[in-house]
Amino acid sequence: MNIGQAAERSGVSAKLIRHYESIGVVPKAGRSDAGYRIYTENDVHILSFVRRARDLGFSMKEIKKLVGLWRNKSRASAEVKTLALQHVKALDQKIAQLEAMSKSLKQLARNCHGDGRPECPILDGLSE
Amino acid sequence: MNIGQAAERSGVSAKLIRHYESIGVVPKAGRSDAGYRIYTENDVHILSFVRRARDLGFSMKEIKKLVGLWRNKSRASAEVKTLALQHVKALDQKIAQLEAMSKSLKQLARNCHGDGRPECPILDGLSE
DNA sequence: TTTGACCTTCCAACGATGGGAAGGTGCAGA
DNA sequence: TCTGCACCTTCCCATCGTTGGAAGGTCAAA
Repeated sequence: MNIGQAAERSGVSAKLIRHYESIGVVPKAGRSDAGYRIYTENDVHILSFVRRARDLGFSMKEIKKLVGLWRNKSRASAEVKTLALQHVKALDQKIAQLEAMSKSLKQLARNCHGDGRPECPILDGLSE
Repeated sequence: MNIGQAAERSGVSAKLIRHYESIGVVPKAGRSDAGYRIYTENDVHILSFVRRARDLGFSMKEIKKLVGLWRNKSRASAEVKTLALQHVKALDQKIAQLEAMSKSLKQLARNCHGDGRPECPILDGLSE
């Protein structure tokens, strides 16, 4: 299987597959005589795994660890769980940050007429 | 006032002040004979405005617009409000995304023993 | 043989920020 | 006056994840 098909099947673009290989997130693919990368079902499986981890917001560094744990049949699930819960914590912190921003901004916008006049509590709020 | 003092007073690092100037987010500062940037109270005010907008998660592109509107005494508040509400929408979308991630991951983690054994529903979930 | 779709590597960009090098300036103390 | 230190200047590089393009090689069908 060429990289294009692997990309289609895994949902990871060919561009990104090469990138992931270069930073060691996925193992180096085999090569044809002409130098084309060759992918197996298992390779596609790894790529799909990476895509799902990415969809859950893990960083590439974390994904690299997760792939390592996934491929290591004798890992301790505690290690995976720790990684996952750390990420949950980071997500929840980010959510709280964004919620605070959204809330403040909604508050400012609520008081703004939003018409042709120049008076604007939003700008006043930013100006303090 | 030198850039260091302006940085301290506005809460924007000297490094960033120069950067903001270079991309046109804040007006070019005056210069001393020796080439040092000179800041007035008003300049510090603009920088503080930028910092607060940044704290609310606005992009530099949006902040550039906001600074323009702020400095334009004849703006229509509708324009500011539109910008603000677009940003609120973007924030809320991002929040929803992160919440979905957090929720999925918590669900997976709940079923994981997190002990010395290798069985791990988190990895299984990512492996699907 | 030509054409078009694929593949290769390498280099650059985004956005916001930080780090550091190499060199000039300003001011206080000896 | 000299010295030292804290500050300033510009310039380039790094981060993170991803995308884009250029220049060139390969493959298969018409």
